[in-house]
Amino acid sequence: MKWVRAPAVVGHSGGMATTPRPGAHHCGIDAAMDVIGGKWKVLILWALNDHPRRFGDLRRTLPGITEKVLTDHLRELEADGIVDRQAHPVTPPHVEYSLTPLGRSLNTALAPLGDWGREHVLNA
Amino acid sequence: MKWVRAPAVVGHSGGMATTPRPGAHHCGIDAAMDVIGGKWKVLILWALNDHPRRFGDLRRTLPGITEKVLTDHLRELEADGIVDRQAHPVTPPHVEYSLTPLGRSLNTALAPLGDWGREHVLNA
DNA sequence: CTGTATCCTCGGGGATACTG
DNA sequence: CAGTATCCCCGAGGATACAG
Repeated sequence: MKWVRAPAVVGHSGGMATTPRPGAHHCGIDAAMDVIGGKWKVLILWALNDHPRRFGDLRRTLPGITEKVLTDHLRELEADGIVDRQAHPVTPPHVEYSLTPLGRSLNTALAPLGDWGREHVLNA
Repeated sequence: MKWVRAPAVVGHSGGMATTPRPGAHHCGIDAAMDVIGGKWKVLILWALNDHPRRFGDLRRTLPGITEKVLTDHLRELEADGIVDRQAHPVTPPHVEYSLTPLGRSLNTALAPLGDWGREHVLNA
């Protein structure tokens, strides 16, 4: 989500000697939030959980998302090492997106949150 | 974060008979994301995890946040049943914010995500 | 089919000043 | 101390058209 955080120090503790990079994080959760903070990120993660999907497949799975936004989010997730992009140079183009091991571990870490939402927010 | 989602149906499954409310969610994760989607929400949750805090205390704990934004987020978290606001009618005013049981359960569900972020994003 | 290229909207968030 | 009240910016996200 490209939030550039102010020098928030919640968990305080020892200071990070050398600030990792501009827009540094300060605790695990907001670091993770930066990765999954896009409007459709978690939905993409979820959609990719069971098996790889092609671009058009994803678009159809996420009604309402535009090509531009889907591309943007996929590129960011790819840059973060969450999803893997496999392009087969044929005509018509054939591209498959899948979760990397890191992406799978993220999805696992997301599960409790999903359970929480299902139990406490949904089924009102 | 007040995103009004399009009719996304990732987890498919049976359809929600009666749509819960405008801006409905469709799986636990994005339902949860709606609750913690503010820029400072998870930081507030984190700050409140160990013990209640007063308004000014929170503001000092979250360097960079403004009164307006802190108030907005606290009001939203309160509306979502995540934080509890206890005002003591004295002068000067004394107000304490704390996590509700629901808030504590949310924080627990957030923990794995925090671990993930700490392990895979931080300490680059 | 899988994307680019443009342009634009909109509201979350920030800055600042003020009040009970 | 604990907030309101205003005004405003900016960029993520959307709409649309086009391309290899």
